[in-house]
Amino acid sequence: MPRQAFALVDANNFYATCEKVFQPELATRPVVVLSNNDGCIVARSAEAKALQIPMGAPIHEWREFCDRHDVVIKSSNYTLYGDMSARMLGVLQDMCPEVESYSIDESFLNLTSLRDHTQLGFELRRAIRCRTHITCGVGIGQTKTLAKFANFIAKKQPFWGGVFNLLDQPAEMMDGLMSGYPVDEVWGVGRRLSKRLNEEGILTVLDLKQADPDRIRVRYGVVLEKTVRELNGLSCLSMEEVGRPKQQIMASRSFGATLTELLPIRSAVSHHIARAAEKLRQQNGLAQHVYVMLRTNPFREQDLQYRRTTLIPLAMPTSDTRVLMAAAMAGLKDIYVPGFRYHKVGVMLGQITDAGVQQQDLFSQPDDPRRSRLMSLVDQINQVQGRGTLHFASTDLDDGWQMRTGSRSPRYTTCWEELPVALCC
DNA sequence: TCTGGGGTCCTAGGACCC
DNA sequence: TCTGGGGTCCTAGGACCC
Repeated sequence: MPRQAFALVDANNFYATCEKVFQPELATRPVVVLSNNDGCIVARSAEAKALQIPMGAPIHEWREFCDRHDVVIKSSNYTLYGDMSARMLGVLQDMCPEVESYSIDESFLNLTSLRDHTQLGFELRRAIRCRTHITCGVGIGQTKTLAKFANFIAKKQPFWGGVFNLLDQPAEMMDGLMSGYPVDEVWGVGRRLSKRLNEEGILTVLDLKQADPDRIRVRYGVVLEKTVRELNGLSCLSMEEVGRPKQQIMASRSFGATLTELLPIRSAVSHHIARAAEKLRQQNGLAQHVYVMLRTNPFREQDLQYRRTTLIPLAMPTSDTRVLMAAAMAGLKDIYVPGFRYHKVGVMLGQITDAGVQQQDLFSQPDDPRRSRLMSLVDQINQVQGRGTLHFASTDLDDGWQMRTGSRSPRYTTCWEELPVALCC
């Protein structure tokens, strides 16, 4: 049996690069991209990283710095990034039989059945660069966790030309590399875990690799045990099938400004439910639970804090926006208390089942087929005419909740009115 | 003034059953 | 009169990821 081989392909500075692809005048300038609602910095171009602007920093603490250093600040444009991501995935799928899209800018590949992995890595990198103008790093290893670590090395050490294959390296070299980086660089080791690990002397990636997996299981659980085994070349994490239906679907947003009244919050919930229900129907699912979450701003310590979640079970699983909406509104009514300065509301659909294998309740009527026809009509119209063309009136009640997107770039690749224009002289 | 959103998996603990 | 213990299901919460 051939040795297993996985690759992780990861776009460099993905959001910032997407912005640069369509605005060549930004090519050499530092660019940062903000989270929804223009809150934090979630992506930085290489130039912005060189200025030591940290990931996740609130922009209001850095705006003056950015102005001083002529940093371009962009609101996030997920329509553009999503489309660029799909193009990258297309290139990978053309060249590899087994691809798992892990996040908007990363994919795992199973290379076990292929040869010349390092060369393939360079070819993938060239093809993506050529077809999307996005530069990727490629890491290759015997397990997903090792591929992830190899990808990290590919980015940290430019010497390798963007492709690093751990399978080519002798064991001593691998251990040498691992002893040079802190344990929190391992995929699956976050802030809390690394603090605990550090306290018992596990400081580097190598320390974790050499830890006793049984002991790790007892102290930290089965997830970290798998990580230790993966670092030692035993594959415990398989490729996930692409397009697996979600088990829960969320839609939530912070408000553009603090809200105290119920009406605009109802509007936001209405908007979120419509979006979540559309996603639910896209995966041909039915939900039986609706959660509503409402909270104040935890960063405003001077404000009285409040956060509550409520679960509304439905008698029958459904994907009908109107049923889900009624449940969510009832939930919101339960948890809304006047007198707080609210910051965010969200909904989540849970207990999701496949509409194709729905079980009928002995005492209730089957779902009216006219309902689902109406919903799919709404979805079709919105798909062709643009999101939100046909929507529920309750969404319009009060738009005081809408988020800020002060400096979003055009949706160059998905919206006719916003196509880039080429000027010929 | 201004601090994201959307997901997964695991575990602990309570309820319930036999 | 004696009042156990193991299995399963569910939920909330915590950790992680990007």
